[in-house]
Parts: sequence; structure tokens; C-alpha cells
Amino acid sequence: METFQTLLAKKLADALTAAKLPNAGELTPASDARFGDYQTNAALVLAKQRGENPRNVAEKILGRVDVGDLCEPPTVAGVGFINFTLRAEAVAKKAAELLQDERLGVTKTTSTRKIVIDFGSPNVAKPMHVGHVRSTVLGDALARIAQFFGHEVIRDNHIGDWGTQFGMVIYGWKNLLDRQSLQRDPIAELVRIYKETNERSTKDPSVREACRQELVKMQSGDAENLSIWKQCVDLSMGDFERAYKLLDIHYDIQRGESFYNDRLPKVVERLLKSGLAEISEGAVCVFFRDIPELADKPCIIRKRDGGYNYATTDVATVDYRINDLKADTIWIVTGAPQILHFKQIFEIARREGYKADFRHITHGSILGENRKLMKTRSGDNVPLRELLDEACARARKIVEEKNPDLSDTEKIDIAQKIGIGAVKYADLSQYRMTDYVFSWDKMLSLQGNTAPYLQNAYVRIRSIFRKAGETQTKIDQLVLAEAAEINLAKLLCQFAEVVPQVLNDFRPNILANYLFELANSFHTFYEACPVLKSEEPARSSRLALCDLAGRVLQRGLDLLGIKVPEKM
RNA sequence: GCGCCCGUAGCUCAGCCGGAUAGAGCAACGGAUUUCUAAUCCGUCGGUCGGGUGUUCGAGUCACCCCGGGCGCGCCA
Repeated sequence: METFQTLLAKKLADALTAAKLPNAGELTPASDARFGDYQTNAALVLAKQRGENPRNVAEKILGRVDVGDLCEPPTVAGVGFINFTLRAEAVAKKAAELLQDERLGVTKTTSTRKIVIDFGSPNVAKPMHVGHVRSTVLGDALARIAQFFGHEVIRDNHIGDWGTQFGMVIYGWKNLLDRQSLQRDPIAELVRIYKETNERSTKDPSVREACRQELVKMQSGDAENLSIWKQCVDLSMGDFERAYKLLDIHYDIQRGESFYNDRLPKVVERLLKSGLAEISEGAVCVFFRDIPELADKPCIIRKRDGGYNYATTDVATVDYRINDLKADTIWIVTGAPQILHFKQIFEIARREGYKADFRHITHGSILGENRKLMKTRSGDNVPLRELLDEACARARKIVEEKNPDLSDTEKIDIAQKIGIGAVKYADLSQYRMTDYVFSWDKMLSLQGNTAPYLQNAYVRIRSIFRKAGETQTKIDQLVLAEAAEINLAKLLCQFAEVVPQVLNDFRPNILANYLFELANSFHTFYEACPVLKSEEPARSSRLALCDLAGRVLQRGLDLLGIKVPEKM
């Protein structure tokens, strides 16, 4: 199904051809409602190219443009913009078509790609914390959207399960472990022994050396240490799974760093053999002397002591994803500090001849009220579990207040949808690169650009249908008369124009902002236009509009990984 | 020293490929409710887009310089 934007772009292209002008400029949504619904700067661009007066060029185009019954006659405005205003009948017709469309107008891609999306990546023996929220939530949303477009998506959790932290964890396990605590709350106990060991090792060089030895033993295959490692991995994975269940996050594969162990020597060998890597100060490095930005920043792929590091693992990971998984596209979602690292990794991959489309999708940080990285009072990372539990508890409190008569199971379900949705939406409604200040009150507010506000719009729609006793609408003709109806319907038609924009630069906030506008527009409509009490044909038409709005809200939020309750 | 990201209303933030008089939300103030959930809606107030120079018909957006904040830069991940 074509959007108004693509339909009008074609009409414009036809007009340019008829006027013997090259195709130029673009047709975009109007920057302001005063200018109608769509605008084009084609005349401005052409006038510049040809040294003519823009308004004259615009008039020339206007003489050839035939918008049929889509729009009112287009007009020239300002320095030479051409403005298009949709006719209510055309909007009504399109909305009726959308009602019949499962995909709500969003067309599938014609060039399906195989995309590995790497996001989340928590560390074993450490709790998931607030720092994992952005990568996890953003990566999941992008995966959902890519999938919706028909791409083949492989969600990969690149778990940190082989790092140097294991030296300390194993030392702690052997010397400090309390079995009962481990049974009660495994992650807390792992964290305790890790922290305590860390403290000791900073004070006592002999402890530090002992930790290093434990790590070396593990990495060289010591059975006891490997068994401790395995137990830690299993305990942590259980912890991750609980968080993912609550967050409704799913992975197709979870290839931790350890998965790549036996591939690392071959990676270094290969890079040395091909001349891409060389030995420098005892370490194996890749230099990028021809790239000014990286000229003085070599990438170490084997340490002087013969050990491998995360760069080695990441090169092996690229190999695996392209050669074994047959990916043609790799998206890696991590915080901005890793920009340099992945520039190097991707550059190495290109030099090795890989043609895949590599994207490092970076994001900013979540800050506390003090505008510094969000931490607990004692300075630790805020555990994810506590964060999510509190979100649900706070949401529960609000539900209790507003709707005390609901059953207990309903309240729990609703609180979870609102609480988790609020955390996710607070993140996704913002441009990914900017740091943002975490605020319970703001994200759980019923007013403003929040998940509960959007969910409430959906709930109001469901409420209408419960009252009507009708599950869905069965009409093929809408009658749009009131401004609030027309505006809502136009917005609904834009869903298919907005969703593709998200993948343009990986900005789910574009979709979030659209959904906020939609919810706002729906609320305005709701205030201005009675549905069930109005006369036919308005009643059926408005019911259909509600149906469509509910489905777009539900689908849009689903693409962001957010659920909608039926009541709240 | 080199590099990356950010700087927009009192606060929190949108403004992708340069387009018209820079937009929301919150807060503040003023209105609307015998209602399909007022958990909402409508209105008012509020900005030399950090500063400067340049590119051009046009710059919050691009280039260069400066200021301020955050982060990263050979053996942690």
C-alpha cells in the first residue's frame, strides 16, 4: 500500500517530467499545519540549479501537477514552496484501507537482509544493572522493527563470560565463599566475593598475583577452575533470564566471549600472515597509518604476555557472524565510549575483505538526579532487578489508587505493563546519543510524553469497545467531518511513513514521538467527538477510527517492546 | 596532545539527508467534568538555538575557530 507521501511524490515527479524539468527536491510532511499536509522544495532546488526565479519555477510545476482527488489544488507559498492539503474524502478512503491491512500500511522491504544484532551483553558474575538498560531496550526495539520489515534478524547476546574478572571471582570462590548465601541469592554472593577480593587485591600484591594465577589456570584449561567458572556462568544466566522475562526480551543465540576462545590463535596467525598485523613492543598490533584519525591508535590483538583481549574476540566474532551465520549486516549496540574500538574492529574487517554492512549503534548514559552516572547511595551500580521491581511497585501503587476495584491478578499484570513500559519508553523516546536524567515521577506520570499516557489512550479505546459490546468494526466507509476526526485520521495514515524512518539512523524516538502525537490527537478527538452516543453514520465511522487508532498504538508500542493493558 | 559525543524555553527534551515566523512535555497561570476512564482536554506565559567567522537564495542543521561539559586514546572489557 502506498502512503500519501509516496503517492504525491509520484504526482510531483510526473509534473516535473511533463514540464521538462529534472526530478529534484523532495516531498515531505509540511513543517507546519498552516502549510497544509505536505510540501515540496522542488522549485527552490531547480531554481538554484538553473538560475531562475523560484516562484516562477513553482508556478510552472503547478501548471503540470495533477493530484487527482487526493488534494485540494496545490498552492505556491513563501519563497517558492508548493503546498498540498489532503482532502477529507481521500483521508477517509485511505483510513478504510488501513482498517483492512494487518500491517497498517507499512510495506515490507524488497531487499531482505540477514542482520545480526548484538545488544545487551551483560557480564557473568556481575549483576545486570542500569547501565545495561539502554543497549538492551534499544537493541530489542531495533530488532523488532527490522523484523517487522521482513529482515532476517539474529539477536545475539555477546555475554562477557571470559574476562579478567574471573581471576578474582575464582579466588573469592575458593577463599571467601559462603555456600548458604550462594544458595539464597547467588548473584549477591558472587558480587560480594568479587568485591571483597578486589579490595584485598588492591591492598595486597600477593592476592593480586594469586588472582592472576587463577585466571591463567582457568584459561589454560584447569578442571577445577573451569568448573567454578561454569557454575558462575550458569548462575548468572539464570539471573539474566529472569530479567529478560520481565522485560520481554528474547535472544536467538547467546554466544559469549568464551565461545570464541579456540578461534583466537587462528585470528592472530591469519592477521600476521596477511601482513595486516605486526609485532610491536612484544605485542601483536594492527596499525592504521593511512587513517589520520587512527594513525596513532593501534589495536592490540595479542598482548605481550601472549594473552588475547577483547579486540581479538571481536575480530573472531565478526568472522563467525559472516562466515558461519552468513550475515550481511551487523549492528552492534553499545555505549558511546566504545566508538574507537569498533572503528578499529570494522576497519580490520574491511581490510580482510569483508563486505558486510557494519554499524556501531551507540548511545548515551542514564544519569542520576545529580547529573552524574546513575549510582546507588553507596556508589554502586543500580541493580537492574531492583530498578524493574521498583518500577512495577510504583506502577502498582498508582493502579491501586486509580482503580482499586480491579482483581489482584489484574493489578499485578497492569502494574508490570505500565512499570516496564515506563522504563523502556523513557529510554526510547529520547534521542539515543543524549544522556538523560532518570526520574521515576516523570516516566510514570500520566501526563506528557510517557508510556502510561500512551497506554491510557489505548485503554480508553478498549473501554469504548467493551461498552459497545462490539469487538471490532465492520465498515468500509468513513465519514470525516470534525477537525479532530480528520486530524486523527491523517495521523493514522502517517504511521507507514514514520516507521521506516526509524531505521534510517536507528532512532526509535521518531516512532515514540509519533505515537505521542497520535495519543494526543486521539485524546483531543475523544473529548470533541462522542462515539457511542453519536448518530449514524458518524457512530460507525468514529468506532472505526477508534479501532484503527488502537491498533496503531498497539502495534507501534509493540515495535518498541512495550505492552498495552486493557484496563488501567 | 589527538579523537569522539553533547551544549536549543526556568526544568527535561524533539528538531535524520540545510528549507517558511525554532517545537513538545513538565512547571506557572486561566478555563472545561450530570461523560465512552478528568489517568483527559483547551488556552496563556516563556528562546540573541553556548560564542564567533564562513559557505548560499536560505544555517539550530554544513565547514573552520573559540568557550563549557562528558568520554576515549598499546597490552581491562
